[in-house]
Amino acid sequence: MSRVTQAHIEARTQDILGSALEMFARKGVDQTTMQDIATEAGISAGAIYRYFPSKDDLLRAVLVGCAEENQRVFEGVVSEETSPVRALRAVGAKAWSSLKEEGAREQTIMNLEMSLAAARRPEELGPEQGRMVAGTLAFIEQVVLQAQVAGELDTSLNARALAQTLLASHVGTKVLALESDMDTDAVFGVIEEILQRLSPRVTAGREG
Amino acid sequence: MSRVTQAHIEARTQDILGSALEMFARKGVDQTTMQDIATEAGISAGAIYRYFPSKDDLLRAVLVGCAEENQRVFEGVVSEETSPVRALRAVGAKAWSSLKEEGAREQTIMNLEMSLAAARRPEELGPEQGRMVAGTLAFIEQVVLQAQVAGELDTSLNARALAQTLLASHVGTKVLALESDMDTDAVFGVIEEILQRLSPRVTAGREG
Amino acid sequence: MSRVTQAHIEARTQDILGSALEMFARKGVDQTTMQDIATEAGISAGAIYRYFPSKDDLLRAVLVGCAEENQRVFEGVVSEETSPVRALRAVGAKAWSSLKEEGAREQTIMNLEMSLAAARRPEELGPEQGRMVAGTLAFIEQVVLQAQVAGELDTSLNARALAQTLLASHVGTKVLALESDMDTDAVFGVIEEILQRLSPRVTAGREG
Amino acid sequence: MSRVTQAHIEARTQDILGSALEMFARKGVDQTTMQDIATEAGISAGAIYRYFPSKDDLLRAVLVGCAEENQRVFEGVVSEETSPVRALRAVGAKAWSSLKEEGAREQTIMNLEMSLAAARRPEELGPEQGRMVAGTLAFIEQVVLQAQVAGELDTSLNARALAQTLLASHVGTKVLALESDMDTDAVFGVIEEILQRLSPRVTAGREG
DNA sequence: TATGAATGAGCGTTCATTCAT
DNA sequence: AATGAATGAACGCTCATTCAT
Repeated sequence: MSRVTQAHIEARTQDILGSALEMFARKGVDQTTMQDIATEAGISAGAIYRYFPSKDDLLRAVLVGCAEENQRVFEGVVSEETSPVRALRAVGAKAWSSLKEEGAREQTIMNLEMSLAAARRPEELGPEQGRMVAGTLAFIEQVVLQAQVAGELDTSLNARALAQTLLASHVGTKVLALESDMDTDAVFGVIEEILQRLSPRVTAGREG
Repeated sequence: MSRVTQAHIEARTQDILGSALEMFARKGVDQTTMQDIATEAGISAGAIYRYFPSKDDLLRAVLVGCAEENQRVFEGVVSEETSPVRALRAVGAKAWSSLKEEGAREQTIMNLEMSLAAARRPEELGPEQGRMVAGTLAFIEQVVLQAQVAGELDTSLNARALAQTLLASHVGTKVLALESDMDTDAVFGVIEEILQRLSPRVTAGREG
Repeated sequence: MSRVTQAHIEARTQDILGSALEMFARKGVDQTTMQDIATEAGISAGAIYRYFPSKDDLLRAVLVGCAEENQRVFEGVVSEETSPVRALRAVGAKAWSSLKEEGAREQTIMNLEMSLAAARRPEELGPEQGRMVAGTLAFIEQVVLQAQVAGELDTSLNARALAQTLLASHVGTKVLALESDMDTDAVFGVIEEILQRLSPRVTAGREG
Repeated sequence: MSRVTQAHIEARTQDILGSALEMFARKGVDQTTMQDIATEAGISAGAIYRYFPSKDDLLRAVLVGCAEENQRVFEGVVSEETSPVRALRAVGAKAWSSLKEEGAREQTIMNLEMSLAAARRPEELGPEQGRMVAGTLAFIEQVVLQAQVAGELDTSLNARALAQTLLASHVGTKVLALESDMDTDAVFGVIEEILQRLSPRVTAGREG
């Protein structure tokens, strides 16, 4: 019984999380009722409380899930690549192509909801959110540094600042894509072009 | 009577708009009650309805105000500059320095709220929002094109895509600054460096 | 000043009463705001309070006015007639023809409002209303009695009950005319036929 | 569960309808709050919304219930009678005796409320109300016609107009009974006398 | 005297949460 | 473990009434 129940609980929890994400993204967190989520999940409103003690907790779980998903996008790519700069490009490629996947819109909306929630309740969500961003940033910075060490990226650049700029570009693209027909591939093309121009080779003539 | 009243009405309207912006940004649109706004403005909740027919209308007014403010940041700078690329930098400088001004946090939060609201109610807010973004984008693209014509920016670049990238960087910086201690100046430094490297001179030997 | 002001006050009072009647009948007492009445009267909402201490008092004044108007319809006709039964018919003719006059609908609605108000607040409006009905009833009964004394109406009839029946027919016609296309003249035709059949002549053969 | 719940729902619905009728009649529709109704029904105000989506819907349900009840009074009697004129009298007897039943006052008040509501919102309630009145009228007219065909009622009378007059008498009696001590039986006595005098036999010498 | 901005109490309605079943 | 009826605390909004001008 224990194992079956455990699996059941796990499955229900995921059902609810998925339904909540779906509804939160579709109608907005505040406009989504517990009944909405329950209906989407095919259960009763009261049943949700067996899995999450409150709507707020459910929201938090959804947000954290989104953030983790987000982070996975960046981290899951590097190990497969050989040179740092190729890794950097692969990360970018993955990040930008994820904008076109199914559910990207929902993910973006939830990311914004999380940003807003964190901005509003710094004590509760701020640290988590801050850690998440810092982690992603540190990760990109790491790759940038490796690229600089490998001589593939100009060492005069502030690695941290470049990482921030790259991440900002991505975040900004997500937000803008939400509200206008953006050719996100073209933006990534510019990013690639920039990365190329930031490599020592490109500016070889400048120093010599 | 008419003159006094008119001035009074104008002042109260601005009071309310300011209080609403303040509270919307602090607690979130949905979590902010009319009473919150009224208390912040030092009036009764019912009094707001003399100036705005509904919370929704008040929200719209605040959002439009923010968007216009946002747009002013980009457009008010160009005319003073001589060369296109200097104009582009001036725009960037203004845009990034505005992130450190008082009220920037509130502006950013409201921008995100507007993005979310527009994403969720495309019929109501979508067009307005889309037009706003498209306008800003077109404006930047214009400057980029002028810079290319003037030979100050590599003509091999897709002007539209570059404009999108630059705007995305700024939007992303705003969002990230919300949730982590970012050195936004450093990011702008990178942007400037990038712009330099995208100019024809760079590859031809800038120092020589 | 006194006379002018007095006339002014009188005029304003009538303005307000008329506007209130108009709006009460059009939108219903509860759905009519003081602002509605003020706008209709071409003054400010606050000004009404110079003439009536409260909405409730204004309502009462309107209701009493309607009831008096109503009573006048019945009483203003008799004196001109010679025989009692001719007077009775004249009263009826006047009463039924008043249903087709301009403003009849409003009058009817206000009568119903008054009936309801009286039914609900017997201490306040009940006595007034009861007195009004009783007065009208007594008046009709009086005419019926005179007709019986004059040998124009069968004396076996209960004068009071007949008066009640006649008044009830009129009141009922008013109410029904409100909600369906009624040929009120045809109804009055039936009433006249009935009165004829209630006269001794008609049943002459019955007693002999 | 299903069976218990279903019965429960039915019972609660009737509770609420009864409480609403009670309060609407006692205080007036607009002066009755959902809390009033809920308190009368012994539940919380919010609970009502499980059964009726809005106060307006609840009102409509009450009104329709009253109108149906009203209609039943007229239609449930005929089938038991043999001759048309006896049926007509039976209908009248039932109609007038219903004025003395418990709840008659509430029924009358709700009828008036419905008339007013229909007069004010013709698009919403007008058709329903009009149909109801027209139905009752047609029903009475039918019986009158049958009586005329059977030679029990003078054929020179306009059946429709007589039906309207009879219904008007009843409606008027209801209204007047609301606001003064009326001997409704005496009124019905007059109605019966009238019906007798409208029969062909009467003018031919009923006693002979 | 008249105005109309302001108040404040109250209404219809919603919904997160609880709990008897 | 699940249901869904019920609660009760808000919230957006209205409007009779007041009062400074």
